[in-house]
Amino acid sequence: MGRPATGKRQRLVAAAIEQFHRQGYARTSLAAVAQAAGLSAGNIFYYFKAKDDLASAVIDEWCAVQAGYLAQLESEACGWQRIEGFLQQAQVMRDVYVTLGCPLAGLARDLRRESDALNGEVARVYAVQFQWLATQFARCGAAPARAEDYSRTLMTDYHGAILLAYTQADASLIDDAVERLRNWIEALRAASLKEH
Amino acid sequence: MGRPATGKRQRLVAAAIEQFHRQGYARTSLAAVAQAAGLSAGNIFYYFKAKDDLASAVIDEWCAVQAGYLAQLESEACGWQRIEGFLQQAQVMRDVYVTLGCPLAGLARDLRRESDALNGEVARVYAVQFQWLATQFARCGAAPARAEDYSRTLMTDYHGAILLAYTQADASLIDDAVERLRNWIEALRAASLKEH
DNA sequence: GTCTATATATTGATAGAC
DNA sequence: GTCTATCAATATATAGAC
Repeated sequence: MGRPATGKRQRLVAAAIEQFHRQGYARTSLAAVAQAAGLSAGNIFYYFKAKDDLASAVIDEWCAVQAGYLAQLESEACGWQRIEGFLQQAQVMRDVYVTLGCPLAGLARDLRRESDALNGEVARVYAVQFQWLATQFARCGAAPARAEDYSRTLMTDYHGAILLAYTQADASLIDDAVERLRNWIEALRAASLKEH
Repeated sequence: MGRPATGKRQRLVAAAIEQFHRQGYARTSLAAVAQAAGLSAGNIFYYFKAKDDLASAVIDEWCAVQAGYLAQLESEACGWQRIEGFLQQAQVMRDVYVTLGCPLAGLARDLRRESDALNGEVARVYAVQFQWLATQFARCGAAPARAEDYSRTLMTDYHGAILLAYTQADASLIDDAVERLRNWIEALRAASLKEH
Protein backbone atom coordinates (compact mmCIF):
# COMPACT_ATOMS: atom_id res chain seq x y z
CA MET A 1 0.00 0.00 0.00
CA GLY A 2 2.98 2.31 0.47
CA ARG A 3 1.41 3.92 3.49
CA PRO A 4 3.80 5.46 5.99
CA ALA A 5 3.96 3.88 9.40
CA THR A 6 3.96 7.22 11.18
CA GLY A 7 0.18 7.21 11.59
CA LYS A 8 -0.12 10.64 10.08
CA ARG A 9 -2.71 9.40 7.64
CA GLN A 10 -4.85 8.08 10.49
CA ARG A 11 -4.50 11.36 12.33
CA LEU A 12 -5.62 13.22 9.24
CA VAL A 13 -8.72 11.04 8.89
CA ALA A 14 -9.56 11.45 12.57
CA ALA A 15 -9.18 15.23 12.35
CA ALA A 16 -11.29 15.29 9.19
CA ILE A 17 -14.07 13.27 10.84
CA GLU A 18 -14.32 15.76 13.66
CA GLN A 19 -14.14 18.88 11.51
CA PHE A 20 -16.56 17.60 8.88
CA HIS A 21 -18.99 16.92 11.69
CA ARG A 22 -18.45 20.23 13.40
CA GLN A 23 -18.32 22.61 10.45
CA GLY A 24 -19.41 20.59 7.46
CA TYR A 25 -17.40 19.47 4.47
CA ALA A 26 -17.46 22.65 2.39
CA ARG A 27 -16.43 24.90 5.24
CA THR A 28 -13.62 22.64 6.38
CA SER A 29 -10.32 23.61 4.76
CA LEU A 30 -7.65 21.04 4.13
CA ALA A 31 -5.15 23.36 5.73
CA ALA A 32 -7.14 23.27 8.97
CA VAL A 33 -7.32 19.48 8.90
CA ALA A 34 -3.57 19.28 8.30
CA GLN A 35 -2.89 21.66 11.16
CA ALA A 36 -5.13 19.73 13.56
CA ALA A 37 -3.19 16.59 12.69
CA GLY A 38 0.12 18.36 13.24
CA LEU A 39 1.13 18.68 9.59
CA SER A 40 1.97 21.75 7.58
CA ALA A 41 -0.68 23.19 5.33
CA GLY A 42 0.22 21.76 1.96
CA ASN A 43 1.56 18.48 3.24
CA ILE A 44 -1.87 16.86 3.39
CA PHE A 45 -1.79 16.55 -0.40
CA TYR A 46 0.91 13.97 -0.10
CA TYR A 47 -1.49 11.68 1.77
CA PHE A 48 -4.66 12.63 -0.13
CA LYS A 49 -4.19 13.97 -3.59
CA ALA A 50 -7.57 15.73 -3.50
CA LYS A 51 -10.26 16.67 -0.98
CA ASP A 52 -12.49 13.97 -2.48
CA ASP A 53 -10.00 11.31 -1.46
CA LEU A 54 -10.00 12.50 2.13
CA ALA A 55 -13.81 12.33 2.13
CA SER A 56 -13.62 8.83 0.74
CA ALA A 57 -11.28 7.77 3.51
CA VAL A 58 -13.62 9.33 6.07
CA ILE A 59 -16.54 7.29 4.74
CA ASP A 60 -14.51 4.09 4.91
CA GLU A 61 -13.64 4.90 8.49
CA TRP A 62 -17.31 5.47 9.35
CA CYS A 63 -18.18 2.10 7.85
CA ALA A 64 -15.53 0.44 9.99
CA VAL A 65 -16.63 2.30 13.12
CA GLN A 66 -20.27 1.31 12.64
CA ALA A 67 -19.45 -2.29 11.85
CA GLY A 68 -17.23 -2.43 14.92
CA TYR A 69 -19.89 -0.97 17.17
CA LEU A 70 -22.53 -3.40 15.93
CA ALA A 71 -20.18 -6.36 16.25
CA GLN A 72 -19.53 -5.41 19.85
CA LEU A 73 -23.25 -5.12 20.44
CA GLU A 74 -23.66 -8.59 19.01
CA SER A 75 -21.15 -10.04 21.44
CA GLU A 76 -22.67 -8.33 24.46
CA ALA A 77 -26.36 -9.11 24.02
CA CYS A 78 -28.74 -11.58 22.45
CA GLY A 79 -32.02 -11.54 20.59
CA TRP A 80 -34.31 -8.58 21.24
CA GLN A 81 -31.80 -7.06 23.61
CA ARG A 82 -29.47 -6.44 20.70
CA ILE A 83 -32.09 -4.33 18.99
CA GLU A 84 -32.74 -2.39 22.17
CA GLY A 85 -29.01 -1.95 22.49
CA PHE A 86 -29.01 -0.29 19.10
CA LEU A 87 -31.42 2.33 20.41
CA GLN A 88 -29.05 3.16 23.24
CA GLN A 89 -26.61 4.63 20.76
CA ALA A 90 -28.97 7.58 20.34
CA GLN A 91 -29.10 8.17 24.07
CA VAL A 92 -25.38 7.85 24.62
CA MET A 93 -24.71 10.30 21.82
CA ARG A 94 -27.74 12.42 22.60
CA ASP A 95 -26.05 15.71 23.44
CA VAL A 96 -23.71 15.47 20.46
CA TYR A 97 -26.63 14.78 18.16
CA VAL A 98 -28.57 17.75 19.50
CA THR A 99 -25.59 20.06 19.13
CA LEU A 100 -24.01 18.88 15.89
CA GLY A 101 -26.53 16.50 14.37
CA CYS A 102 -25.90 13.00 13.11
CA PRO A 103 -22.49 12.96 11.42
CA LEU A 104 -23.71 10.55 8.76
CA ALA A 105 -26.66 12.70 7.80
CA GLY A 106 -24.36 15.70 7.61
CA LEU A 107 -21.85 13.91 5.42
CA ALA A 108 -24.57 12.49 3.20
CA ARG A 109 -25.83 15.96 2.37
CA ASP A 110 -22.42 17.58 2.04
CA LEU A 111 -20.85 14.96 -0.17
CA ARG A 112 -23.83 14.42 -2.41
CA ARG A 113 -23.99 18.13 -3.13
CA GLU A 114 -20.28 18.49 -3.57
CA SER A 115 -19.08 15.69 -5.72
CA ASP A 116 -20.74 13.31 -8.12
CA ALA A 117 -17.95 10.83 -7.52
CA LEU A 118 -18.92 10.38 -3.88
CA ASN A 119 -22.63 10.26 -4.63
CA GLY A 120 -24.22 7.41 -2.72
CA GLU A 121 -21.08 6.46 -0.85
CA VAL A 122 -22.54 7.47 2.49
CA ALA A 123 -25.49 5.18 1.77
CA ARG A 124 -23.10 2.32 2.48
CA VAL A 125 -22.78 3.36 6.11
CA TYR A 126 -26.53 3.50 6.60
CA ALA A 127 -26.81 0.21 4.75
CA VAL A 128 -24.65 -1.38 7.45
CA GLN A 129 -27.27 -0.36 10.02
CA PHE A 130 -30.24 -1.37 7.85
CA GLN A 131 -28.79 -4.79 7.24
CA TRP A 132 -27.67 -5.44 10.79
CA LEU A 133 -31.14 -4.62 12.13
CA ALA A 134 -32.85 -6.81 9.53
CA THR A 135 -30.54 -9.67 10.51
CA GLN A 136 -31.40 -9.24 14.18
CA PHE A 137 -35.15 -9.16 13.55
CA ALA A 138 -34.82 -12.29 11.41
CA ARG A 139 -32.94 -14.05 14.20
CA CYS A 140 -35.79 -13.15 16.52
CA GLY A 141 -38.10 -15.15 14.32
CA ALA A 142 -39.40 -12.65 11.78
CA ALA A 143 -39.80 -13.76 8.16
CA PRO A 144 -37.21 -12.16 5.83
CA ALA A 145 -39.61 -9.62 4.28
CA ARG A 146 -40.99 -8.75 7.70
CA ALA A 147 -37.52 -8.39 9.19
CA GLU A 148 -36.53 -5.93 6.50
CA ASP A 149 -39.73 -3.98 7.00
CA TYR A 150 -39.13 -3.76 10.74
CA SER A 151 -35.60 -2.59 10.11
CA ARG A 152 -36.81 0.19 7.83
CA THR A 153 -39.50 1.27 10.29
CA LEU A 154 -37.05 1.48 13.15
CA MET A 155 -34.40 3.28 11.10
CA THR A 156 -36.86 5.87 9.85
CA ASP A 157 -38.19 6.77 13.28
CA TYR A 158 -34.75 6.60 14.85
CA HIS A 159 -32.97 8.89 12.41
CA GLY A 160 -35.97 11.18 12.12
CA ALA A 161 -35.81 11.76 15.86
CA ILE A 162 -32.10 12.55 15.69
CA LEU A 163 -32.67 14.96 12.82
CA LEU A 164 -35.48 16.90 14.50
CA ALA A 165 -33.75 16.90 17.89
CA TYR A 166 -30.95 18.69 16.07
CA THR A 167 -33.01 21.19 14.10
CA GLN A 168 -35.21 22.02 17.09
CA ALA A 169 -32.39 21.76 19.65
CA ASP A 170 -34.70 19.55 21.70
CA ALA A 171 -33.27 16.36 23.18
CA SER A 172 -36.67 15.15 24.32
CA LEU A 173 -37.51 14.23 20.73
CA ILE A 174 -34.82 11.55 20.96
CA ASP A 175 -35.96 10.37 24.39
CA ASP A 176 -39.56 10.09 23.23
CA ALA A 177 -38.65 8.19 20.07
CA VAL A 178 -36.46 5.75 21.97
CA GLU A 179 -39.23 5.07 24.46
CA ARG A 180 -41.77 4.68 21.66
CA LEU A 181 -39.51 2.23 19.82
CA ARG A 182 -38.79 0.27 23.00
CA ASN A 183 -42.51 -0.23 23.52
CA TRP A 184 -42.90 -1.22 19.91
CA ILE A 185 -40.12 -3.81 20.22
CA GLU A 186 -41.64 -5.16 23.42
CA ALA A 187 -44.97 -5.58 21.63
CA LEU A 188 -43.29 -7.43 18.78
CA ARG A 189 -41.53 -9.69 21.24
CA ALA A 190 -44.73 -10.44 23.13
CA ALA A 191 -46.50 -11.25 19.87
CA SER A 192 -43.71 -13.56 18.76
CA LEU A 193 -43.77 -15.43 22.09
CA LYS A 194 -47.49 -15.97 21.69
CA GLU A 195 -46.97 -17.73 18.38
CA HIS A 196 -44.81 -20.45 19.85
CA MET B 1 -39.37 49.69 3.81
CA GLY B 2 -37.42 51.35 1.02
CA ARG B 3 -37.56 48.22 -1.07
CA PRO B 4 -37.42 48.71 -4.82
CA ALA B 5 -40.53 47.83 -6.76
CA THR B 6 -38.57 46.06 -9.49
CA GLY B 7 -38.93 42.67 -7.82
CA LYS B 8 -35.22 42.06 -7.98
CA ARG B 9 -35.13 41.28 -4.31
CA GLN B 10 -37.79 38.63 -4.72
CA ARG B 11 -35.95 37.15 -7.67
CA LEU B 12 -32.78 36.97 -5.59
CA VAL B 13 -34.56 35.13 -2.79
CA ALA B 14 -36.14 32.70 -5.25
CA ALA B 15 -32.79 32.01 -6.89
CA ALA B 16 -31.18 31.55 -3.48
CA ILE B 17 -33.84 29.07 -2.39
CA GLU B 18 -33.18 26.91 -5.39
CA GLN B 19 -29.40 27.06 -5.24
CA PHE B 20 -29.21 26.54 -1.49
CA HIS B 21 -31.32 23.44 -1.99
CA ARG B 22 -29.37 22.19 -4.96
CA GLN B 23 -25.79 22.87 -3.87
CA GLY B 24 -26.01 23.84 -0.24
CA TYR B 25 -25.34 27.18 1.39
CA ALA B 26 -21.55 27.11 1.60
CA ARG B 27 -21.08 26.07 -2.00
CA THR B 28 -23.50 28.64 -3.36
CA SER B 29 -21.72 31.85 -4.30
CA LEU B 30 -23.51 35.16 -4.11
CA ALA B 31 -22.29 35.91 -7.61
CA ALA B 32 -24.11 32.86 -8.92
CA VAL B 33 -27.32 33.84 -7.13
CA ALA B 34 -27.06 37.36 -8.56
CA GLN B 35 -26.49 36.02 -12.05
CA ALA B 36 -29.45 33.63 -11.84
CA ALA B 37 -31.61 36.60 -10.85
CA GLY B 38 -30.27 38.66 -13.74
CA LEU B 39 -28.05 40.97 -11.71
CA SER B 40 -24.36 41.64 -11.96
CA ALA B 41 -22.03 39.93 -9.56
CA GLY B 42 -21.50 42.56 -6.90
CA ASN B 43 -24.93 44.13 -7.13
CA ILE B 44 -26.51 41.64 -4.78
CA PHE B 45 -24.84 43.42 -1.89
CA TYR B 46 -27.11 46.37 -2.43
CA TYR B 47 -30.10 44.20 -1.58
CA PHE B 48 -28.43 42.03 1.08
CA LYS B 49 -25.47 43.53 2.82
CA ALA B 50 -24.11 40.09 3.77
CA LYS B 51 -24.69 36.45 2.91
CA ASP B 52 -26.30 35.98 6.33
CA ASP B 53 -29.02 38.43 5.41
CA LEU B 54 -29.86 36.54 2.25
CA ALA B 55 -30.11 33.34 4.29
CA SER B 56 -32.39 35.11 6.74
CA ALA B 57 -34.67 36.22 3.91
CA VAL B 58 -34.72 32.66 2.58
CA ILE B 59 -35.87 31.34 5.96
CA ASP B 60 -38.62 33.94 6.15
CA GLU B 61 -39.78 32.90 2.69
CA TRP B 62 -39.84 29.23 3.73
CA CYS B 63 -41.97 30.12 6.76
CA ALA B 64 -44.41 31.94 4.51
CA VAL B 65 -44.48 29.11 1.98
CA GLN B 66 -45.18 26.51 4.67
CA ALA B 67 -47.83 28.62 6.38
CA GLY B 68 -49.49 29.21 3.01
CA TYR B 69 -49.49 25.54 2.12
CA LEU B 70 -50.99 24.54 5.46
CA ALA B 71 -53.62 27.28 5.28
CA GLN B 72 -54.66 25.98 1.88
CA LEU B 73 -54.84 22.46 3.28
CA GLU B 74 -57.06 23.76 6.05
CA SER B 75 -59.50 25.25 3.56
CA GLU B 76 -59.65 22.14 1.41
CA ALA B 77 -60.20 19.43 3.99
CA CYS B 78 -61.55 18.82 7.47
CA GLY B 79 -60.65 16.81 10.55
CA TRP B 80 -58.53 13.73 9.99
CA GLN B 81 -58.39 14.40 6.26
CA ARG B 82 -56.27 17.46 6.92
CA ILE B 83 -53.65 15.34 8.63
CA GLU B 84 -53.69 12.84 5.80
CA GLY B 85 -53.36 15.75 3.41
CA PHE B 86 -50.17 16.73 5.19
CA LEU B 87 -48.70 13.34 4.34
CA GLN B 88 -49.40 13.88 0.68
CA GLN B 89 -46.78 16.61 0.60
CA ALA B 90 -44.13 13.92 0.85
CA GLN B 91 -45.55 12.02 -2.07
CA VAL B 92 -46.01 15.06 -4.29
CA MET B 93 -42.43 16.14 -3.62
CA ARG B 94 -41.13 12.59 -3.54
CA ASP B 95 -38.72 12.72 -6.46
CA VAL B 96 -37.31 16.06 -5.38
CA TYR B 97 -36.77 14.77 -1.87
CA VAL B 98 -35.00 11.66 -3.14
CA THR B 99 -32.73 13.68 -5.41
CA LEU B 100 -32.01 16.76 -3.33
CA GLY B 101 -33.32 15.96 0.12
CA CYS B 102 -35.64 18.08 2.23
CA PRO B 103 -34.69 21.75 1.71
CA LEU B 104 -35.38 22.57 5.35
CA ALA B 105 -33.14 19.82 6.66
CA GLY B 106 -30.40 20.99 4.32
CA LEU B 107 -30.71 24.61 5.39
CA ALA B 108 -30.86 23.66 9.05
CA ARG B 109 -27.52 21.93 8.81
CA ASP B 110 -25.83 24.50 6.59
CA LEU B 111 -26.87 27.56 8.53
CA ARG B 112 -26.27 26.16 11.96
CA ARG B 113 -22.72 25.22 10.99
CA GLU B 114 -22.06 28.48 9.21
CA SER B 115 -23.31 31.26 11.37
CA ASP B 116 -24.14 31.57 15.04
CA ALA B 117 -26.48 34.42 14.21
CA LEU B 118 -28.79 32.16 12.21
CA ASN B 119 -28.63 29.36 14.76
CA GLY B 120 -32.09 28.02 15.42
CA GLU B 121 -33.79 30.16 12.82
CA VAL B 122 -34.71 27.17 10.69
CA ALA B 123 -36.36 25.64 13.73
CA ARG B 124 -39.12 28.21 13.21
CA VAL B 125 -40.09 26.60 9.91
CA TYR B 126 -40.35 23.15 11.45
CA ALA B 127 -42.21 24.68 14.37
CA VAL B 128 -44.89 25.83 11.93
CA GLN B 129 -45.45 22.18 10.99
CA PHE B 130 -45.26 20.88 14.58
CA GLN B 131 -47.82 23.39 15.73
CA TRP B 132 -50.20 22.99 12.82
CA LEU B 133 -50.29 19.22 13.29
CA ALA B 134 -50.85 19.52 17.04
CA THR B 135 -53.73 21.90 16.37
CA GLN B 136 -55.32 19.46 13.92
CA PHE B 137 -55.02 16.51 16.31
CA ALA B 138 -56.55 18.62 19.05
CA ARG B 139 -59.47 19.53 16.79
CA CYS B 140 -59.98 15.84 16.19
CA GLY B 141 -60.62 15.43 19.87
CA ALA B 142 -57.18 14.68 21.35
CA ALA B 143 -56.26 16.21 24.67
CA PRO B 144 -53.61 18.97 24.35
CA ALA B 145 -50.71 16.86 25.64
CA ARG B 146 -51.79 13.93 23.47
CA ALA B 147 -52.16 16.15 20.41
CA GLU B 148 -48.63 17.45 20.81
CA ASP B 149 -47.33 13.93 21.29
CA TYR B 150 -49.07 12.74 18.12
CA SER B 151 -47.63 15.68 16.23
CA ARG B 152 -44.11 14.82 17.34
CA THR B 153 -44.55 11.16 16.48
CA LEU B 154 -45.80 11.94 12.99
CA MET B 155 -43.13 14.57 12.34
CA THR B 156 -40.32 12.24 13.44
CA ASP B 157 -41.39 9.35 11.23
CA TYR B 158 -42.25 11.67 8.33
CA HIS B 159 -38.98 13.57 8.21
CA GLY B 160 -36.96 10.46 9.00
CA ALA B 161 -38.41 8.81 5.92
CA ILE B 162 -37.54 11.82 3.75
CA LEU B 163 -34.01 11.85 5.13
CA LEU B 164 -33.32 8.17 4.52
CA ALA B 165 -35.03 8.18 1.12
CA TYR B 166 -32.48 10.84 0.23
CA THR B 167 -29.38 9.19 1.69
CA GLN B 168 -30.31 5.78 0.25
CA ALA B 169 -31.77 7.16 -2.99
CA ASP B 170 -34.78 4.95 -2.33
CA ALA B 171 -38.24 6.47 -2.79
CA SER B 172 -39.97 3.43 -1.33
CA LEU B 173 -38.90 4.53 2.15
CA ILE B 174 -41.22 7.51 1.74
CA ASP B 175 -44.05 5.40 0.33
CA ASP B 176 -43.79 2.92 3.18
CA ALA B 177 -43.73 5.62 5.85
CA VAL B 178 -46.74 7.38 4.36
CA GLU B 179 -48.70 4.14 4.28
CA ARG B 180 -47.64 3.29 7.82
CA LEU B 181 -48.69 6.74 9.06
CA ARG B 182 -52.00 6.55 7.17
CA ASN B 183 -52.82 3.30 8.96
CA TRP B 184 -51.78 4.83 12.26
CA ILE B 185 -54.07 7.81 11.69
CA GLU B 186 -56.93 5.52 10.73
CA ALA B 187 -56.44 3.58 13.94
CA LEU B 188 -56.50 6.79 15.98
CA ARG B 189 -59.67 7.89 14.22
CA ALA B 190 -61.35 4.56 14.83
CA ALA B 191 -60.40 4.70 18.50
CA SER B 192 -61.72 8.23 18.87
CA LEU B 193 -65.04 7.26 17.25
CA LYS B 194 -65.39 4.43 19.71
CA GLU B 195 -65.17 6.81 22.65
CA HIS B 196 -68.21 8.81 21.57
C1' DG C 1 9.68 8.95 0.11
C1' DT C 2 8.52 13.25 2.64
C1' DC C 3 7.54 17.86 2.93
C1' DT C 4 7.60 23.26 1.69
C1' DA C 5 7.15 27.32 -1.05
C1' DT C 6 4.24 29.02 -4.36
C1' DA C 7 0.56 29.41 -8.13
C1' DT C 8 -4.09 30.09 -9.37
C1' DA C 9 -8.84 30.66 -8.75
C1' DT C 10 -12.76 32.07 -6.24
C1' DT C 11 -14.92 33.98 -2.56
C1' DG C 12 -17.46 37.67 0.31
C1' DA C 13 -17.28 42.27 0.69
C1' DT C 14 -16.32 47.57 -0.08
C1' DA C 15 -15.47 52.14 -1.95
C1' DG C 16 -17.12 55.00 -4.87
C1' DA C 17 -19.01 56.10 -9.84
C1' DC C 18 -23.44 57.06 -12.05
C1' DG D 1 -31.08 55.25 -4.87
C1' DT D 2 -28.78 51.95 -8.02
C1' DC D 3 -24.97 49.61 -9.68
C1' DT D 4 -19.71 48.58 -11.10
C1' DA D 5 -14.79 48.15 -10.58
C1' DT D 6 -11.84 46.36 -7.36
C1' DC D 7 -9.90 44.54 -2.84
C1' DA D 8 -8.32 41.34 0.60
C1' DA D 9 -8.75 36.81 2.24
C1' DT D 10 -8.91 32.04 1.70
C1' DA D 11 -9.30 27.87 -0.90
C1' DT D 12 -7.33 23.82 -3.51
C1' DA D 13 -3.64 22.21 -5.76
C1' DT D 14 1.24 21.77 -7.85
C1' DA D 15 6.17 22.02 -8.81
C1' DG D 16 10.00 20.95 -7.02
C1' DA D 17 13.44 21.10 -2.84
C1' DC D 18 15.20 18.01 0.68
